Amino acid sequence: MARTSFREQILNLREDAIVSAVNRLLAEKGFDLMTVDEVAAEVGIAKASLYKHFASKEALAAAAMVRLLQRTQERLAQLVAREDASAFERLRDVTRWALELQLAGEMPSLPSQNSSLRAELIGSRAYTDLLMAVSDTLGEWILQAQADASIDPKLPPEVVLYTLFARACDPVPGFLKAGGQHDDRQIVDWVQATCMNGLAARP
Amino acid sequence: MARTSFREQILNLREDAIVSAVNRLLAEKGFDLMTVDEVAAEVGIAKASLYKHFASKEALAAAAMVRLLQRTQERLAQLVAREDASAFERLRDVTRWALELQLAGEMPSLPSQNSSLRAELIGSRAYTDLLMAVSDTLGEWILQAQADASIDPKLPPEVVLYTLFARACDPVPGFLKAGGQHDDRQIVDWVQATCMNGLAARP
DNA sequence: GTCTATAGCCAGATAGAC
DNA sequence: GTCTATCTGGCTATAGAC
Repeated sequence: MARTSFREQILNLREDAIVSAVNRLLAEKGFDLMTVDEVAAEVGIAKASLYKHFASKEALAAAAMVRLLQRTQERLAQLVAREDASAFERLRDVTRWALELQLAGEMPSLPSQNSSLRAELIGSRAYTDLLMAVSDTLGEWILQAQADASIDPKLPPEVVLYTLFARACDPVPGFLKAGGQHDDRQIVDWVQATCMNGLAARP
Repeated sequence: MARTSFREQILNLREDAIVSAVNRLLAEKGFDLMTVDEVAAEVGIAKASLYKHFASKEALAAAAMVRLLQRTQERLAQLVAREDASAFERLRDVTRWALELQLAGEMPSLPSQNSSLRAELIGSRAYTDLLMAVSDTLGEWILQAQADASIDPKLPPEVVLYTLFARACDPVPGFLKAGGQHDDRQIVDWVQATCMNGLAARP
């Protein structure tokens, strides 16, 4: 593996700055309302330069999702390292992390209807591989939590998995934050509790 | 109040057809990806004729939301009439109705970020009045359900209200339906259960 | 009020100099 | 690779005949 030259490091830093801007704008306005001009302006470069790094607006979004999944995987690895925690506690903690990320304005959200975007994502090996890896880890935890009956064993694991993914981009935290009545900590507590209680087995 | 002439009835029917088309397209593609050309094509009239009935694309969406809220209010009235049902059961039933509507492809969903759309909705008395009326009714039921401890009394009522609204446009039913493994009835059962169990008081 | 045709605009993408 | 300037297509909205 060739060592990265100084010039390459500069480029990687720039691309990282681009992805950060995309990530923030996706969290703030969503894919459709985000414009490539805005991304270029936020990074401080010309729009044409953006297109030297990424082939399309969809590719920009895909890069942001890949980075999100990478960070998710890092988070999952941290939770695995804590061997005292149960599977249910790990699922609870990763849900909390996602909610905190969302309230901090760092959770990119994509419209599930846009077909050109779906095509770009599915065509990206980096994205699909990471998504499957994250889903596999979460899927194992779900099965373990159902085995010890901390999550309702009657729910299909995919229902649990989709529900956890959906809470990561749930509009409720944003609404509550917009109301201004509560602080982030309380909001996360409530949403996390209603989510996990809904999945837990009824006595 | 003047009686509606035959000509006016024809116009109302046409406007109803327009709103139906908008409703369906909003459910299918969302506001940003829906084009006015598509609406006109689906109704079978020219685009310019659409603009004789509604001043803008935002006004089209607002009309669809008003009709949704009207139907919601009718549904709430039906549930009030069943005096044997508890407040919790009414909330559960209206949630179920919303999920069924969504799976049938009849639940219009709007992006909460779009500012021109927000302005149009907030500027519409028909919309704001209906939204407040629906929220008031649901709010009363929530307080009753918390009084008899079928919903966790420690949750602020607004958290419960927002959560119920959010489930009406939850992506989970759509994902499960796209998987093709389960029928609509089962999907609704699971999502409804995870939602209501999450709000219920823990023993 | 309905149509055809088009204006006006905006955003994604590119050309070409440096 | 970065820039300025421009192209291109699609979409909202409207003009004007009937």
